Amino acid sequence: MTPDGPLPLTPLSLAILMALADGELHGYGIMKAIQQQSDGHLRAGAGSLYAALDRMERTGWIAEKSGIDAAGETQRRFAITRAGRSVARAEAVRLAAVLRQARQQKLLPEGS
Amino acid sequence: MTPDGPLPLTPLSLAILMALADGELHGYGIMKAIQQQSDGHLRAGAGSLYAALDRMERTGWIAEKSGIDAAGETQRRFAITRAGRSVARAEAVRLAAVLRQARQQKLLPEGS
DNA sequence: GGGTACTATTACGATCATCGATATATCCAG
DNA sequence: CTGGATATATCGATGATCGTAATAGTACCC
Repeated sequence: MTPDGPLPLTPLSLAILMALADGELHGYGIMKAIQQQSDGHLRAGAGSLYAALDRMERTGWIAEKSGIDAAGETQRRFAITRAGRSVARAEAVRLAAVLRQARQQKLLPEGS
Repeated sequence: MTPDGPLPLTPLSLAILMALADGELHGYGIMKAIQQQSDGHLRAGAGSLYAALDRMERTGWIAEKSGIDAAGETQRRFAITRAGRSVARAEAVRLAAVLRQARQQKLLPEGS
């Protein structure tokens, strides 16, 4: 779409940011959170998820809190950053505008 | 994301369907409509747009009303189909759910 | 009647994002 | 000890978009 800054976010990126909005999680936890948040409609495969996490960390939307947890740590905890919260907010605002328009066009069943 | 049917739609696909929701348009008109609908924030390049149109026609979300308009017709008019309206609606419903959650997480400034 | 801007479409290579599958390791239940 | 859940990593293939360039008609100005 050639966006306004980084928008629109991919659905996966947004889902990850929203999963992290309530607190840190590890990759697998994010996977589960995404499934639950969407009532099992969406699920991200491991491939997509970890790829997205790496990308988003490089971009600075999330930060890895690699807990130096004792021994053989197979735990990578991720947290949302200020920048991450900020793009998530921007995307939410954008989506709200899209939905307003959808309502005008009667693409939404009463309510919602 | 491994979707529920064809959802989530890509932002571009949804934008196209919404541009067509009010009536037929040709490719260029869709391009313009997308720019206007987003206050100039989004714009789709010719490449992305016509590629998406071809894809969506194959999928049955839009139909080409190739007007047998007189002579050298460089006009391809597109219309949304029932199926197209239906996925657009489904996507709008999905987005509404995402937004509800975003509101709970206080990712949206008051209102909207 | 030449220039230039807008309308309209097509084609192409590059890059990005996701998919789907496979692999590895641990831990716990039955 | 087998199977399922937790947890991560890696790979090739496909899909979608980007950016750019090429083409062509129309329209208006000077």
